[in-house]
Amino acid sequence: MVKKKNISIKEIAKLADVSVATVSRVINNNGRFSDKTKEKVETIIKEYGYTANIAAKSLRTSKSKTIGLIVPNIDNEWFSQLALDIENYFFKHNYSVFICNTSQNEEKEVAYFKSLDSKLVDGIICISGIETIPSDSLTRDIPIVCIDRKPKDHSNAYYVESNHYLGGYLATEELIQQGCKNIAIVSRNKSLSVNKQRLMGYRQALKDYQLQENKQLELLLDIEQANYEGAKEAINQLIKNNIPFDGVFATNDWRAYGVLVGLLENNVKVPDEVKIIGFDDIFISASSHPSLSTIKQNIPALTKTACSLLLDLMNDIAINDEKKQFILPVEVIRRDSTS
Amino acid sequence: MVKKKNISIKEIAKLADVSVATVSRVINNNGRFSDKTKEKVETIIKEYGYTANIAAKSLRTSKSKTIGLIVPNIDNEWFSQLALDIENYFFKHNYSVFICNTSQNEEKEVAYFKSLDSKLVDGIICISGIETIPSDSLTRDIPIVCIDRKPKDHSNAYYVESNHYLGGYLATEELIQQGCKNIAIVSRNKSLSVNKQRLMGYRQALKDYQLQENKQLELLLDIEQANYEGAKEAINQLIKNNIPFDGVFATNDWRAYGVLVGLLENNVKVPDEVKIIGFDDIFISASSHPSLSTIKQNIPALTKTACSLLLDLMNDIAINDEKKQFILPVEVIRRDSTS
DNA sequence: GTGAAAGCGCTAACAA
DNA sequence: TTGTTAGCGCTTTCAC
Repeated sequence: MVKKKNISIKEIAKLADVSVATVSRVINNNGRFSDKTKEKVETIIKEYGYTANIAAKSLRTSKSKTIGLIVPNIDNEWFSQLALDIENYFFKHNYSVFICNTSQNEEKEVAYFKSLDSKLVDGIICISGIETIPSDSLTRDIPIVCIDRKPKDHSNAYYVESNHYLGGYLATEELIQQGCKNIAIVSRNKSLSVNKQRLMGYRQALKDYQLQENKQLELLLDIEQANYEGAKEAINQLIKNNIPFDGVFATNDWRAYGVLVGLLENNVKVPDEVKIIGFDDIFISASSHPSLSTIKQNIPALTKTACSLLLDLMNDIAINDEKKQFILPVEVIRRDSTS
Repeated sequence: MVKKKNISIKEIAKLADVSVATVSRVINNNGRFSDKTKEKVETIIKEYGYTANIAAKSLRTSKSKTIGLIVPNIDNEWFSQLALDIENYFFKHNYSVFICNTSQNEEKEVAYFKSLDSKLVDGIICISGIETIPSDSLTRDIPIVCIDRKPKDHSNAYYVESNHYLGGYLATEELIQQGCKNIAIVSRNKSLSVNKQRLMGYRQALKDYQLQENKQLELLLDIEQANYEGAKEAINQLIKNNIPFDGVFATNDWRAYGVLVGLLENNVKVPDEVKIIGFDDIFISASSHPSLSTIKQNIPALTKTACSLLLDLMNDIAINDEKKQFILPVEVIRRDSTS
């Protein structure tokens, strides 16, 4: 494969019979050049298919037009949808994004922060994960925006999330309004802020509607169990133990789906005998049979808020520093599993 | 947030009372320095938390320790699993990966190639998509490895894929062996090489088992329809039109799941009345109710082959140039939908 | 409106 | 074993 050697600004300058400074000004539209020069330079750039060497540019400006995206697992529809949306946003604004999978591993997260730092990323978006951001692994003062991850107080990171508390409340309320009296919750036990808040919402709804809290119905799973399989297993256990329940709030859709399949396998009718509601509104909730009611997080709003915030911060556009957190509304999606 | 300014090699040199060249040698372990010097330098590096400026390094070496990953849609479990695996592999080898979502958009793909080029990526992995790689958007001669995307003959890209033809054959054979006589195929009409091959395998199996080919049972959907919804719709149509069938080969698992739900909604019993088999073995196939038989592609083998190949190419390790393509075996996973 | 030149942080050729 | 230095491609200050 014969390649045209990558042409540099110097060569453009020679070809256009101007100085490199002028070429640079034209490219970056920094003014102080004549229309004639502009045209001459741009013609040659087009002709030779010149593209800037980003390494040189970064070195010079300490900016890279690149951001880092820290994500627990891209192989999870919820996260991959966010990632896709974020990537699209920044593509439009001429940024590239490094996607960094931490696999929930703190060491890997630290390693990534260091790597992103040395690659001169202009900003970082952190999705979910632990509260403590390893920002001391950073040597430069770049903005950080968190999604669904409430940073420790002393951190200067911004964050945006859905109203998980309200979501938990609304989910539970939906079950109550559909007639459920014994409502189980299937969630994760780790004090990840989002799950905690959803649990709080659940408890508050029970209280408000004068339903008895029952610790036996709080199925809080370990991290390795907090998935489809684990939820299915937990529901099986509940049935085996003869603990009566007529509604289940699963704090994400995969767990809700696990609950559904667990019930179907035990020949429990959904929604007639037991109603189910999930959280997130990922694809499986709409497509399962019967379909699953859920709490919809507004992904476009979530990513738009986070991305434009980061963009502003990177470009030093004044942000009201008082407002470091953004809580977005959620919405009940009623489907077959609660009808 | 007070940040320690990023320290440079020059300052390390001053602190260690050696030259920058020596520091560079120590860092890159290029020999020609004493143990004493090494220790002195490394102490200071650790003490000051020095990390190399990758932009400078890239500029100097024309290498970036970064690869590009071109993927149609990261928000698709199949692709995100591949992406995750690839990312993990390269993380271990100290490479970062730019994930580039083309959304099946050729213009975006070209834009990404240019961007990756100017970011000096050392190599590119392309997953799926059209045959023509826009390698003329590249100014440097970097290696390209394709997964599930057979590059045009004149390209010098390598490629690795599963044996899709065999997969189509085995899927159809499984249905035949389970007693199906009228086997429909639900696939995508575009001549994407993988779908085409799966279709060929299907036709060959019918022929080998002396079953009549029936064009009415070849449901080849447009790109926007070639998903869960479209497959469900297509099966509804088939039922409405009273075209008899007792087996369905869907060329991916989401379509298989669409077929399943479509049948359930029409009160058709699976697998008693109609058997189904999918392709890919993504999560939904194992977790649906009833679970779906499928053709499993070996993701670890696929990514391992592609990644180590790319790594070798990037490091100029001799590759047998005759062998530019790698075809990996697939496997039937029998579950409830064909039992 | 334009050009000369310094310098971002690093590697590597060459000299010692 | 170590140091000096040029230069990767770019932006930006300063002079004209």
